[in-house]
Amino acid sequence: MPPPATPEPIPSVASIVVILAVTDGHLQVLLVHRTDEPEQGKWALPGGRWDGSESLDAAATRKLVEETGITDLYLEQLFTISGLDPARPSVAVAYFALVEASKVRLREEEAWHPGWLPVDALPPLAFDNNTVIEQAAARVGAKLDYTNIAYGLLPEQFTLRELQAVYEAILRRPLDRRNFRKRMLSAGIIEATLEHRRAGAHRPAQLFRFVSREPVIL
Amino acid sequence: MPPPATPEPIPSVASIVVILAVTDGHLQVLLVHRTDEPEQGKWALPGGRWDGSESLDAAATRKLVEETGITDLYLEQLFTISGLDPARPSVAVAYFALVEASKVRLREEEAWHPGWLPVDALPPLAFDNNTVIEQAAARVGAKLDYTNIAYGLLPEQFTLRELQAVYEAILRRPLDRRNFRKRMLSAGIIEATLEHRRAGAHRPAQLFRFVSREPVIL
DNA sequence: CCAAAAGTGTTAAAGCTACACCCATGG
DNA sequence: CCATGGGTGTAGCTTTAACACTTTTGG
Repeated sequence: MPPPATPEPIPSVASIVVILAVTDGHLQVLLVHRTDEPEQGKWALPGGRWDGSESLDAAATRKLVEETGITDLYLEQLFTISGLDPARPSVAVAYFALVEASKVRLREEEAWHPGWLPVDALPPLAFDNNTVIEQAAARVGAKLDYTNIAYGLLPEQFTLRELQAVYEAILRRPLDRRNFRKRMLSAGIIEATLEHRRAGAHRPAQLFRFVSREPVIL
Repeated sequence: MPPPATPEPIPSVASIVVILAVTDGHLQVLLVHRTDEPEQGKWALPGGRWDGSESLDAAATRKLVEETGITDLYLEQLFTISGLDPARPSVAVAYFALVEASKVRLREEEAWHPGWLPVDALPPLAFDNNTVIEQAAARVGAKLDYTNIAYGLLPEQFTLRELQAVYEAILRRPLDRRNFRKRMLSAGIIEATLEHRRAGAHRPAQLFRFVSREPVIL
């Protein structure tokens, strides 16, 4: 029996990842150039077709490792949108990830030429990727308060000043050093190490670590 | 040319809806009996295959109207999961909705015999629907504090006691009447009407309404 | 006049915000 | 000794939690 003349449209499922990091005081997002139509050549979020051979979460994790080489990461599902591709039924499952910028090795040799762009000064992106990124940034800001997700953005050990810089980059407002220290310590998400970092003509800064580097809600 | 022997697996996209209401002091969820394999005959969340002819949000809204007859509702996307159906690649986009129990007209004549079941005493459901419902209930509880989503659960006018009963059902703990009244009024999400409701041998209760019945984050 | 639910105000504790001075180091 | 950033405490304010008596009505 031949297939019907107009087969039921096959929905396409894609996963896309908003990869965020903080460098030089600004929240940055990893974007790539689209190599295919539609919107060829524009900046877009990395992602790809889902083939069902792994879970959606696994697909997003794999995408992230491919783009950045990073394995110690925070990854969370954002939402799912339909209709990105006007040509056919499609859904895209969006994730966001927080990574430590210094650990990332971008794959420059690839055709899509990845790059970091500051979240608060993005050019128009392919599809509605701008709003996806905005929502990811908003979610990160909201969770910063009552979770330890910042661990994804920082190395094993860090100074309080570095931690504060990350918070300020995401929240986009300055914080009081003394109150910040008190809140972080009393919340119990970080703890002091015995080490200090000497850096310039001033008192050395104590190094801290996250009590847990697993996702935790306080 | 014949189709290839093993065609690329076609992912199936479904939307499912966690429909919540409060009756007699308990949070209840609308469930239906599955009419098909797998898991035939078990209680499950209402939902269905997405054919791409409308947006995912529209599909969820339509499902909800079909099940309950309700149009004034609060609907929000929860998350997307893959692998519910072990037989083939599948994703399910889960939504949750808050409805006013008294307005719902269940479609008893349907084969799947819908019914309300209390969220805190559910039997094992098809697939992992139990955890989906738990997450929906947790999300509602978290948003209750800083949004007006409770409007979906109550009629146009209501007494403070009725509002408090809804909060207590969702939060699963008793609240202080005086503090509750103060918080609700000072948060500005409800306002007094000029009407009162006489109900029994006691002082009549003032009726209130939500300042806005659109979803609002405070 | 009695029972039943509605309405109301105060006080103590905790948490948050704002703010200024001393400390350790390198040059 | 000086410039630089690191480290610390307190006072006022706001927010939250606990708590008991009076009011209005129907029977």
